[in-house]
Amino acid sequence: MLSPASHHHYSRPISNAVRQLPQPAASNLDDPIEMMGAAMPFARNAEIYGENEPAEYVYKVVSGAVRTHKILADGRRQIGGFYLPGDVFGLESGDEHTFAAEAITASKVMIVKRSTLLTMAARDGNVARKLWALTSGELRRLQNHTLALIKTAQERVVGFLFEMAARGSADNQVDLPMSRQDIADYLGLTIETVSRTLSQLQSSAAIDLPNSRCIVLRNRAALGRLNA
Amino acid sequence: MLSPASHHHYSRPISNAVRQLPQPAASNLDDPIEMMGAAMPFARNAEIYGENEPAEYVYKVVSGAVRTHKILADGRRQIGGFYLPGDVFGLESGDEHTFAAEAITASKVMIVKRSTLLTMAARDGNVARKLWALTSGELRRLQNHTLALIKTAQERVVGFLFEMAARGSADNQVDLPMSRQDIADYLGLTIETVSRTLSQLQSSAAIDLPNSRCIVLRNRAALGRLNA
DNA sequence: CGACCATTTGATATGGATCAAGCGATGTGG
DNA sequence: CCACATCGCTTGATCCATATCAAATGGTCG
Repeated sequence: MLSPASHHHYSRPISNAVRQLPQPAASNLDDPIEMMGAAMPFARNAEIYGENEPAEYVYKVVSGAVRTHKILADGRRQIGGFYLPGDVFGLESGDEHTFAAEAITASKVMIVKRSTLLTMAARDGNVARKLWALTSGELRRLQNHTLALIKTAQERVVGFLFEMAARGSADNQVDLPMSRQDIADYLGLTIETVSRTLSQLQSSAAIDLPNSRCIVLRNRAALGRLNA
Repeated sequence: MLSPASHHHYSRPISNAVRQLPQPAASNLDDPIEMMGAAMPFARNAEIYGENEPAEYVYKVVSGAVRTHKILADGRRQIGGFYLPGDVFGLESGDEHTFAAEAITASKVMIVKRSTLLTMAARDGNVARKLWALTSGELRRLQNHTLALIKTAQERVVGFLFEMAARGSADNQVDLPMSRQDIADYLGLTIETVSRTLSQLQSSAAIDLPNSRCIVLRNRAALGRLNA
């Protein structure tokens, strides 16, 4: 947590996002972002936008998975959130992105100009409300994440599993697009602690680990008891 | 951080907020909350709203100071934020407050019905934008707080001092309305660690502690170096 | 003065970080 | 098709920052 400088280093994103928007695509009319968006593909680990970059666009995951992060001076990385298909990201705040965004796996992302949304919001109260609701949802998610960060390692990991299970399609099977390092940096733990905690949960029969990217919740009651 | 049950307990708030609004007060027309608000006094430690209570109102601090918090099953408390005169709180999200709010000191708070604001927002794009901006600001604050929680104790305390100094009127003097316990629960530390860290900063001449509720920043450069 | 409460300070314990190997998949070139 | 390098993950041994337990100090109010 405080080693001077010798941290694991994060390999630079493969490429900056090319900002030329392909053809607009229309689909779900009640969603301004899908309505106005242009789909764009990103390779694994490609940067979608950088930290402190002007927040010119708003994004919605179509397929794949995205993470946002911030890197501190000494190399520590905090992951702000994981975004799965259907999730909107990049509307954090005013002028600049406080976090950077990268594709975790090869992903398709809808991109809309923020200014377009603002114009639409000015004309249409529903759009304005939708944008506000999305921001509020993000705020609530972050409040829960903040709470998680004061808990024990076990509680954080179990909470993460529940969170992912709730978002996935299968009820008790969690397919993780992200690495252990991503999970660790999201939960404010080390990769070793995450791994150990999962092993421990497995040996106590609470979960099953068919492979490192797949986790089966075997005993939700037992997990719940560890969740505080 | 994980003791079974025997935590310091938080004395119940003195009283639930009486929800009868006194006369409306008008003052700053460009601010819908001040425009429509009704001022209401709260005693020290009085509850302004409870956790999971329907989010019927939005609040703005007129005088005094407010904290929001959530208490986990085992007694651990997380403080979500501190709000000083001029700050708006309680518009976290949709239907319910995720955190509770209490007056830290005797305080006056403007209260506006959320529904009133929503009606105004539907008619006036400026109000809608203002509400969104406030939510965004809160989101950004929370992002920074989340970042703080992965740092060392010293970094958290120094960050807190800078945050409070930036918000106060005096440049290098910080007058704290809140107790050490409040600070500890905000930073995810124990009261002892907060106290020790401050003592340490004092003995290294980075700060001065005329008394426990007042902190003078003596050497911002040195503090900045400890801030990561 | 004396009771009470918040804060500081001291001694010790521990959860998770760090340092250091192992291990199992995946892919590449011979 | 199989050595073998690579990479992500797991497991083990040790260390340290912060929690916990305990006591002393100081400020406030009757």
